[in-house]
Amino acid sequence: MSKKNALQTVPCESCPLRKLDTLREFDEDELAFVKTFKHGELTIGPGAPIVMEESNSPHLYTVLQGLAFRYKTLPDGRRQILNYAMPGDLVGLQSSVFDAMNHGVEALTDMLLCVFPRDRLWSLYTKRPSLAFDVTWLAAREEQLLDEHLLTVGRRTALERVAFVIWHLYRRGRSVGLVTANKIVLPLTQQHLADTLGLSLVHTNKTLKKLRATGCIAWADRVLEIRDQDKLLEIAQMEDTEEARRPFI
Amino acid sequence: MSKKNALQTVPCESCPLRKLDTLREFDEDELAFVKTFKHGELTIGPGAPIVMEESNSPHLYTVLQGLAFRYKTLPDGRRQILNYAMPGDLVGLQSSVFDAMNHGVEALTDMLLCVFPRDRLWSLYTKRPSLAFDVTWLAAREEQLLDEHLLTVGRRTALERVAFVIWHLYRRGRSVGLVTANKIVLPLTQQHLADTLGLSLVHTNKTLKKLRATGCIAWADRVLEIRDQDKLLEIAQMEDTEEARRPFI
DNA sequence: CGCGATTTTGAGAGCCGTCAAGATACGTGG
DNA sequence: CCACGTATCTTGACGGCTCTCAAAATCGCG
Repeated sequence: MSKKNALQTVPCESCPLRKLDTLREFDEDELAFVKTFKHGELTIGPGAPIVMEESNSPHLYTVLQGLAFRYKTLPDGRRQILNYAMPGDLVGLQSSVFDAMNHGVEALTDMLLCVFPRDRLWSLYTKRPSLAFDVTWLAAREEQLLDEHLLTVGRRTALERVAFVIWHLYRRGRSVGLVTANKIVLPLTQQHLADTLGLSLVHTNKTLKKLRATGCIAWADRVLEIRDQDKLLEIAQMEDTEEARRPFI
Repeated sequence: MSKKNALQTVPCESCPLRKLDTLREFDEDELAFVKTFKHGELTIGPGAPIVMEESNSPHLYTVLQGLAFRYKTLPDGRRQILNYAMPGDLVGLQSSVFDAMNHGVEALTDMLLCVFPRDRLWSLYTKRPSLAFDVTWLAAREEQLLDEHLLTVGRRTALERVAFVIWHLYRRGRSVGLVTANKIVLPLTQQHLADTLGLSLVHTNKTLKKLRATGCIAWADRVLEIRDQDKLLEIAQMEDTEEARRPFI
């Protein structure tokens, strides 16, 4: 344990997340506690599993850098992507609260994760109720994102779905500083999009083409550009809502 | 407040939920706290809204009796049912953690709800960390259910979906004592099923007919009977997992 | 340059949605 | 007790959105 601490490259005081003004500040006590809570760091590359379906991870993570996705699969291999994890997001809470994961998480880019031991989550509840509340906040927000995603997959048309997921990723990326000049680097495959939206790869490709033809987006070489935000939102049947300031651990 | 307390018909000591052996016990301190946390009761009938989309409820509820559903709608009226609330489930956590709801909840039967004031949730975190942990547990479980639901709507076929939702409701009902002789009263309309599964009403009806034809279920007069559990599970592409013991507030 | 991964395009089938109408059930008022 | 209206369920016809199959084009990389 202490060895791992010695390997930490990013002390909590200079955690890159603290620079994001969408994330709330810690007070001194909270910062001190988080430092003792932090157990190490994990660096992994694209395609690497962070947690596996059906396995039982002893860790809880906060994303410091990079992008990952959460997914479930059926016995015959059909895959559904549930959500994406971006900087500031908590990964693996389910395994800390239950005993198993029931979903997998896989990295899309090089990632830097902050590692917490799950068996000390309880001490966070007894010693730092404000942070415990933040954990609940994060869980409730994940639930909210899933609600919206379920509405999309269940009730939106293919074109609306593609527009939705693009806007969703853009908006979340924007809130953590990943957007410059209406552009964001999205290392997603069309297969990922398809698995996110409950569509086939072929149909996703054709629908994406149609969306490009409207001129409201451009997407090539892993770079997504939003050219007409209002039109995109109209197609997706949604409204632009600025993200509230949010906590992180 | 004190007036409302006078109207309480069910003191916490004899809360009907405590009889369910799938729910965990309170210790004395927890019980004492919950008694002060409880603010009153709410009785409503079928079709009544418990919380409205886009509104901001000052309350948090625990279902004591009855069945409700959580949903979201698009501007043009398309509706997606997100989940069902059964005895022991917490309703309205999102509005306690954020400021708005973003989803509606509507009763399907006569319901009895235990009412908590949302502005006292914080005191639960500072005074009773074990209960705070339980709230997180419940939020994480809701997330788990949404994960499974999203996989279903995104990647299962119509027949698999119908089998899934039937099994899902049966299994959850079973864990709270609603099942007798493989039968459960389900006051759902086929429109509810359709909105749960992301299917049209007509196609849901035809798929349900096909499922009935396999002989593994019977459903008439709001009573669902499971006649061949193994076959149903096979059709739904899932496994029977017993629910773990769970907390409630 | 060659190979695997990804993207694109076309063709045809089929699952599922929409439209429409009839049947059944249920509650209400006469 | 019957008439009637509303909600729900059922069924058929038809269209189209989306899937699968298949192959070509493009890209990334050693």
